[in-house]
Amino acid sequence: MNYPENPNPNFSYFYHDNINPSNPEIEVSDYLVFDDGFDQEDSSPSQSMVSSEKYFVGDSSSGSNGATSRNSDINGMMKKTKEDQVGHSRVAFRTKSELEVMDDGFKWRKYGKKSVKNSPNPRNYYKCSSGGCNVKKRVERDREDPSYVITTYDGIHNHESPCVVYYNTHVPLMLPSSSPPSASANWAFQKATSHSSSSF
DNA sequence: CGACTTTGACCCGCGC
DNA sequence: GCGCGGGTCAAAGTCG
Repeated sequence: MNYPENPNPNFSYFYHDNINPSNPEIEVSDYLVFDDGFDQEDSSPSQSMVSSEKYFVGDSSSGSNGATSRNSDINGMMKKTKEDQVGHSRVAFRTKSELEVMDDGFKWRKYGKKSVKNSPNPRNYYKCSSGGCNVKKRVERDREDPSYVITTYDGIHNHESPCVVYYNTHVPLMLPSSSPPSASANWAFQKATSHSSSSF
């Protein structure tokens, strides 16, 4: 399994369903943004749209934005932390996959596992193993549909993915600048190396 | 031997 | 203040 579930959390974009035809097993169903500064009421409705089941979870005032029971579940899951108060990016994906841990191009080191109250499935905690990079991710199965995996990225990588290069078909080189890609941009990715993505 | 996983303990925030 | 739940730490074990 070497399909990048989250191409680059730094930039809040994502793969659409079955973007990888060789991986019909994996499907991004939901995409969530937990960014304190994220303008969920933005006038560009297509922004970050990945499927009909998309939830934006911004600050605590975001109650009426098409929230569903699942949304509230995740809201409960995302309790405010000290880091939240400082403000940083957080992105969550709900991915249909048999596999809990998918290779997103970054190297992760597991540092914890915890059973959560409202879910029969344990939650796993990972840190980016690159030195100086404090990005964390949480992985847990959707308690309502165990065929889905909820992956939450917490923080921003301060380095490039070791094995994936991303580019925009409109912009030759994506720069980690303060200007995120536009919603209409056709993002794509390619393997930078022959990273043993194998046939899978 | 180094990198990684496992797992119990610990810490902290929150609600009662 | 206390208990609960979530998040993290760190020692021990495992693997290549």
